Parts: sequence; structure tokens; C-alpha cells
Amino acid sequence: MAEDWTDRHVARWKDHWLDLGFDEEVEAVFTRVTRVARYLRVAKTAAVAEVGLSDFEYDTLHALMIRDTPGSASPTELAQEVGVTGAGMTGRLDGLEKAGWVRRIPSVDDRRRVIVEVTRSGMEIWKRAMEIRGHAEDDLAEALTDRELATLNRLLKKVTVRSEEREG
Amino acid sequence: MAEDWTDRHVARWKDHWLDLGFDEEVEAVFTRVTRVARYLRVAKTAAVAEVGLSDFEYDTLHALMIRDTPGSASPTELAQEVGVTGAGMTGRLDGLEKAGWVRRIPSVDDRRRVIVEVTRSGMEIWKRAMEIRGHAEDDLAEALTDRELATLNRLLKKVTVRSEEREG
DNA sequence: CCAAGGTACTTCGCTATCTAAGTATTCGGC
DNA sequence: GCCGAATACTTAGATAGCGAAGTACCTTGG
Repeated sequence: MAEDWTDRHVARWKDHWLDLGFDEEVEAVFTRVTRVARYLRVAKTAAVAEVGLSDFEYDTLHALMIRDTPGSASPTELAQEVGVTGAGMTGRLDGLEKAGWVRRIPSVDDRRRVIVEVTRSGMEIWKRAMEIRGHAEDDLAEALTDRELATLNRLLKKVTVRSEEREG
Repeated sequence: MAEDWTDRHVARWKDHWLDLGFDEEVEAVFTRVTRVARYLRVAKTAAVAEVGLSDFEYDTLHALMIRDTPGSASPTELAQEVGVTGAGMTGRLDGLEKAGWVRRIPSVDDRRRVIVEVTRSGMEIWKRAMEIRGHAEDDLAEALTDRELATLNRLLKKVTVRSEEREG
């Protein structure tokens, strides 16, 4: 199999790492994970741009949709799920609300709270973006057989389980 | 094996995806890749903060060091390698230069060009950050046996090879 | 050898996001 | 039942990064 960027990277740095105590295999795995994630991010950005969404708009709508209570959440919950601060989420929601993709509803039982709800048009644009994004992912997945995909999934899960332990 | 976030995510959305034509296994794999990358990013941020570097400072020094010509590059090359625009790199280098971690040297044979060079202190702080970051990665890698790590690497490479084809 | 176009970097104005502080509301112990 | 602490969200000010325009320099074709 041909070389990838990571192979060249590792070959170049093998010697330098000796005194840093780096494990070649570990470095390669995480370099590849990071590079796949980076590719996915760029591909996603391009995909969602096709329907007129910017990256962070899609991410916010996506977080809103894939919850236990799809299409409804508090700003704080959304902020945690997409990994931005509360202030950042306020800004995102301002934009989404102005575009008509979500609306803010004051909570009745706790007047500090706000309920964010996706609108019909918000749901629709998200679905369209999802679809295009899915094609990009399917295309990448074709690099693997079904069996390989299952193995990859199994091994990755071992890693995510540990990472989620670490996150607490 | 216990559930991870992705398992719950997929279980929740299986039904909704039917009409979007999503493959459960593909979605799970890329969700996990993204989540591992996110964990690595957060862990790296914490690691490099310990030596007093912010994320983007470390990334820039790192790109400068892991090249064919370690410790020396043009702003444009660095910008491409870390994935920011030229303007962004100008800003980053301003900061790094002020901190004394790199210096800008005007090129003699082409006076449009600038050569960015790491300084002694820049190299040292990068190495210290590298080391701490390495521990975080090793810790995560312990979720796998050597054999599993090798398999994961082999399968991930198939994916990166394809992604690099797509990137052209 | 000069003009037109390309390249390398920087500056400028704008946006998304951050931290910290502010506002409004609810909770909990006395 | 009240007052201090906690919670939910927003506002304010600062910063990193983007795209586009600007500056300086090099290259190339006539």
C-alpha cells in the first residue's frame, strides 16, 4: 500500500523521538485519527455550505436535533454539547433565530430559562445538509470492506470508552 | 463492553436515519473518529498550557519543527501546514516572535520572502510541551493491546490514503 | 529591457468566540 | 419568610482568524 502523510511524518521523526520516548505506532494512530477528523471537518464545511449553512450554524442545529428531545433544548445544554461557552451559544442562537431556523421560548416554570426550538425551515435545511454530508462520509467509508469497518468500529470504541472515562 | 456516547447516539437515531439513507456502521465510525479527535484536542490544549503555550502557539511551533527542514520555513508553508490563511499566520508569527520563540529573517535571494526560524527557547518549550502531550496520548493508547493498535493503524491508513486522494 | 502579471507577505475591517461581569430568577438554610 | 448563594442567560470587551485589498518584489514574453 502506498505511503500516506503519516508514514512520511513518522519516518522523518523516528530518530528525533527516541529521546522523547515516543512510540511510533501510537503517534501514527493518533496522527491518522486527527487527519481523518480534519478531512471530515473540511468535507462537512463544504457540504453544508451547499445548502447555505456555515459550519457553526450546522453544528448548532445538529446538536439541537440529535438529542434525547430532538429539536428542543436549553442554550446551556447546547453550549455543552457543541463545546462552546454560554456566551458563544447566545451569539449563535441570535444568528439562527434571525435566520428563522430556531426560536427562543421563555420557560414558564423557571423564568431564568429559555427553551430553544427548531423551526420547520430549520429542520428542513438541517436535513438537506445532513444528506449531502452523508454522501461525503459514505465515499470515504468505501475505502473499507464491511468487515474492516466493523473491526475499525470495535477498536475505536475501546478508545472512546477510555476517553469518556477520562472526561469523567 | 459498556456503551459509549456513540452507541447511545446511534441507538437514538437509527430510525430517523432510515429515510436519510444513513449507514449505522459508517456513522458510528466517523462519530467515534471525531470524538477521539476532540478528546485529543482538549487533552493537548491542557497539556501545552502546562508549559505556558496556547493551542495555536504550540501548533505553529509544531508545524515548524516536524518539517523536512525542521525549525525553518516560510510563513506560506506554515500557513498551509497548520491550515490557516496567510493573514492568520502573520498574526501567529507576530505573537511567537514577540515571545522570542521564533525569528523572521529576510531572504537574501528573494526579497519578498521571509524565513521563519525557531529560536533555542522556542525549541525548548516545544519539546517540553511535546513530552507532556505524549503522556496523554500514551495513556489513551493503553486502551488497546499492541496487536489491536497495529490493526487500528492499518485500517485507519486505508481511510487516510483515500482522504488524501480526495484532497488531491 | 520594460510592462503585465504573478508571488509573498502584511494590513484592514469584520466575525465568531472567549472570559468576566451584569441581570434576573430560584433555591436553601436559618 | 427572608437573605445569601447558586443558576441561567445576556452583555461587554478582548482576541484569533478570515477574506480582500495593499505593498513590494520577481518573472516572463515581446
